[in-house]
Amino acid sequence: MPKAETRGLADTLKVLSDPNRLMILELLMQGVQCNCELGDKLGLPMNLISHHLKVLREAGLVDAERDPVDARWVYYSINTRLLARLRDELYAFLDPERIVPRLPTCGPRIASVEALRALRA
Amino acid sequence: MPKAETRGLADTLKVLSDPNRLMILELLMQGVQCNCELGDKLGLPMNLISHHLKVLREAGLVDAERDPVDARWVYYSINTRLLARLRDELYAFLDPERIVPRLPTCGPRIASVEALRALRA
DNA sequence: GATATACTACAATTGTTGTTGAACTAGTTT
DNA sequence: AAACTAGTTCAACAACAATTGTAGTATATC
Repeated sequence: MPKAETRGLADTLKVLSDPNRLMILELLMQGVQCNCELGDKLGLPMNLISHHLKVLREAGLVDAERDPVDARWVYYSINTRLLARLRDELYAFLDPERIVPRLPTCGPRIASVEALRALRA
Repeated sequence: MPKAETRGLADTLKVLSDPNRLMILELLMQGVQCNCELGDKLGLPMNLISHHLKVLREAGLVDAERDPVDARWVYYSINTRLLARLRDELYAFLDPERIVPRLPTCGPRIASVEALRALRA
């Protein structure tokens, strides 16, 4: 896992690490789409919702689209591709099978371990 | 998805939303275990590693164990169960299949949608 | 007992972030 | 044109978090 990838993943996780934003995502998944109704359901002012939506949009997790009939309304939706990619990435990263039992390169028993290795070689 | 659950998940994600902590987790998965070597590999001072390890420990993601031979050394390891649980939780939450196409309860077309519903009923 | 080692804890600094309130756009209705 | 509606942006603030440096703890070695 390269260091650059780690940065990107951490940035995305930071976006998700807010309860209000998680709830917004949850509501968007359930089909709710406009700022006002998100605010109603969460009991939060519209400007705060707008702020969090902007963060989600800048992370690419959420898309915005204006209503063609009444352009005052904006409908938000989830970027399915990015969501799926993030899901896969996290699923791979958090895989418990990946864990290596123990790889001692440090500590008091190193000397004897090294001696064993030398013997075997 | 209840609001309390959202809080807990957000807290855990906040712990993960730091590149250094992600790298520490990655190294722990690869079998590295002591503070000093983590610091070496990441080019970070020991007290900073210690700080991040504490955050990871308080979140339950990482366990600590003293060396029985030389108790100055502490070996850190990943809490496999919690990791697996988090993985499952995220995998379920981020499922793109869950997304409902559109559920208009807001916007200019509501009136006509409601009329259609009334007609069908 | 004095020194060294591995690590932890505290204090201070800096930067970031969630929230709030007010002002501002852009579009619609009357 | 005036009033209204949906939403955004700006400024300010308090709370938090990452990093750094220093001091402290516990254990081991000489």
